[in-house]
Parts: sequence; C-alpha cells; structure tokens
Amino acid sequence: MNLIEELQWRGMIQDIMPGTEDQLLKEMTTGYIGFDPTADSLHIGSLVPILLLVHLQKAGHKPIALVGGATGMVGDPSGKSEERNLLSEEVLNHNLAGVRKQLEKFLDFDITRPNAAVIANNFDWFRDMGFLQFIRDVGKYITVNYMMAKDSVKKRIEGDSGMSFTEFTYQLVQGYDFYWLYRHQHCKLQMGGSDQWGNIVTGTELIRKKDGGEAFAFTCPLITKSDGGKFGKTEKGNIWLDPEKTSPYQFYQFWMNATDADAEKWIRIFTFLGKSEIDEMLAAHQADPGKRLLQKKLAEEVTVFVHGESELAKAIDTTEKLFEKQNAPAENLSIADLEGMEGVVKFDFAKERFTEGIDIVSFLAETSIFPSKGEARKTVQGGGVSINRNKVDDIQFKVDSRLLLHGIYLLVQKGKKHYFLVKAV
RNA sequence: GGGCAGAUUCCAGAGUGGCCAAAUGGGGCGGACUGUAAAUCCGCUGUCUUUCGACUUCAGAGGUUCGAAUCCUCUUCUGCCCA
Repeated sequence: MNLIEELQWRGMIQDIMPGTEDQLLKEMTTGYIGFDPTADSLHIGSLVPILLLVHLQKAGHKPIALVGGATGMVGDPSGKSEERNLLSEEVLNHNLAGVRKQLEKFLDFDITRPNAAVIANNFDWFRDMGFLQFIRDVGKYITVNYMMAKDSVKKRIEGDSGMSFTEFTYQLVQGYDFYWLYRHQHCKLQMGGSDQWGNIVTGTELIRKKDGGEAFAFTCPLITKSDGGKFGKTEKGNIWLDPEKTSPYQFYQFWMNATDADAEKWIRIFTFLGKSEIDEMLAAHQADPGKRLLQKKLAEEVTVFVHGESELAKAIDTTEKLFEKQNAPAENLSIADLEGMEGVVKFDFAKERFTEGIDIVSFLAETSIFPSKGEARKTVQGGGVSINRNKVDDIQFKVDSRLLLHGIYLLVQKGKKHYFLVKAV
C-alpha cells in the first residue's frame, strides 16, 4: 500500500486534490499542516493532523509542522459560527512555545535525514509584511467573489452573527503560508482537517496564479463520535496531550471508554497497527465484544504514543486496581496500591476534621469533589456517591476517622467511573 | 447618518405585569440494565438550607408599580434595511 492507499484504508482521507497520489509517488515531497495556538497544549483533536505528519514522514516525505503565530493573531472562521476573540501577543507566545514543545515529541528532527521534520512559524514571514504589501502581493490575485464563495464565509454571511473583515481575510493569510512554504521550502502539499479545505484551496490557487506552480492537498475527516457528541470532550473538558492537564491515567481511560462503534473506527485512525492485525482484532472483538479488546488495544497504543511506555504501565496498573477488582472491598488495597494510583485525582483533607467527624455533604463540597453542597446532596440522594466502594445514600452519613483505609485514605467514587483519593494530613 | 429587529438560566428557544428559578428540546451529571459499551427507561440540572423557606438571576443603569424577564427612559452590543 502506498501512503494514500493506506490513509484511505484508515479512513483518514476526506478530500484529495487530483494528482496528489502521483506527486507522492514521484519524489520526496514536503508537506505541511498548520496548528492553531489557541491553547498552550494540543488536545486529542490535534492528534489526527499529527498522525498525518507522522505517516507522511514514515513514507519518506518531509513534514513541516507550522505553528500559526500569525494566523493565530487573526482567528480562523472555519467551522465557527461566531467571531472569535483575539488573543494577546503574550498569550500567543506562551501557547506557541507549549505547542511547539509537544510537536517536537512526535516527529523525527534528525537533521542527518533528508526528510527531517521542520517546525515553522508563519509569524516569521508576516512580521515584516506591511498592509499595502500584503494587499498588492496577495490580495490582488484572489477575487472577493472567490473568497465569498467559501463555505466558512458563506455561512457567516447568511447567518446572523456576521463576520469581521479580519476573519474574512483569514483565508488569504493561510493561503499565503502555503505560497511562502512553496517558494522557500519547496512545500507542495498541505494537509489538514476537512474544515480547512477552503483555506487550503486558496493556497494552491495563489501558488498557481502567482507562480504558475502546482501544489497538492488532502484533508482528513473530522473525528466524530457515533452518538453525535463532541470528540475529545468529557465532563472535565478537553482531553489534552499535556500530562499536567490530563493525566496519563485519565487519557488512557478516555480511550477505554470508547463505544464499540467508535473503537472500530478509531483503532485504524489513531494507531499504527497494520491491516491484518486490525482485521484480526475486529473479528475477535465481534466474537466477544464484552472483553473490550479493541478499547484496550486502542488505549494502550495511543497512550504509548503520547505518554510513553512507563506512563502507560502506571495507567494500566491503576485501572486494574480500580476496575478489574471492582467488587473487592476497598480494605484490600494496600498503602502502596493507594499511593501508586497515578492520575487519580487526589485531595488532602485535615486529619482533625476526620477525627471530629463531618457530614458527607460538607465533606464532598469542601474537598471540591463537588462544586457545591447542593450538587453533592443531590448526587448522594440519587445514589451516585460511594465511599470505599460502599454506596452512601443517606445525606446524614458522617465521615470520620474509622472509615479511613490504613488510617490515612478515603476512596471516594462519584458515579461508577470517577475515583478520588482523599488523604488525611 | 436614518430606520427596523434583537440581547432570557450551559446551548437552542418559549415566556410579553403576579400562577416564573422561568415551558420545551439538546447537552451535562447521576441511577437501573450491561461489557468501565450501545440502545432504552428513570431522576437531577441557580446558590444556601434536612424540611419549611431564604437569597441572587432574564445585556447594563435608572424609573413606573403593592408587584417587572415582562411597561418606560438612557447606555452598551449584535443583526437587517436605507443612505
């Protein structure tokens, strides 16, 4: 399978420009993807573009990861129904540094290789460009009619929130990125999410009109969940690649919780496993879905890719303690077991308060396991809270030191899946 | 510059003087079922309070009224139309 065939099999190609496959077969091709510095860490939504770059490099081509210092200052209207807030330069620089650091983990930058990865920042070529120069060198080549025909623009013009000139111009800014990289880095390929198609095409158009050059592109489908929910979101928000923001255990759990339908799609997209291996796994999974083979494999592969072997081992370890022996009494967990639960949210709570005894509702609110007493009370009444694996359904319940495991710990569960470890200090 | 329409609780979107902490749908959370699935069903979804209830909320500031998300005035923001 060549690169395009493989990506197609994995379900990672949505739109592709004619000739792209031939170009990739013909020679080592430089291709780029832009990353938005909207936060100081990438989240799993960015994993797909990262994987595209990795696949590209594995196939012998040269990947460029573009961090959008300049485009980030404008704001991409694609897929947004409303005008975005501008980020300050300070925040932007902070985000840029974070994103850059993460990208460096996934690609091979060994400069002895001809196809070593490169990180570029489009602020480098926009910093000194003046407005007049831009409208003469870029704006002149693209008609407003063309720009208005773009879905991202059309939707906003037809909708009722309007669109600023700044965001309208965005496609030109991104288009110029492609042109610049084409001129200076011989970059002939741009990839991205399918929402980027319009912006990408503007770039190839610019290359054609300004230089008579030829450039190629393909996009991957946006990842969706089978139940229509947003991918990569949980009740706690985004799943980040930064272990400080989303612990490897939580990260692992996210993939473990994939539904069957999602796991079947995702295993091809998010892992590097080959076709025969995946086919086998799919068959095994369908024979006995209850074993969650796919989810486990998926979670393992992605966690290793992002966080490494040792973090995966810890995540699995914690998972086993909490889930595989779910019916075992909490008292069976040793101090080492409890201490070693990496990634479980931990809280300290004053020892004296346990000695005095405290009602369950205040306890849950004060530890910040619940945001308010009202919510804590409602969940307890609804049977959603367990302490040391015993369900608490009486809001009068007192928490005191007799409950502490090994005299120190309290294992609190909110719902079935959310564990918290409270330590008496 | 002129005219018109609008701003409601996480989102969409009702409500147009008391019955409104505010319909309905979505989302979220929790429960049952299960496989840490899916589908389905049930409960919760402003804060505090065991309950009664109290308090803060319908863009912002004032006002009318016994009483306002609802009426009036000004301000801010948004969309549409005319110049």
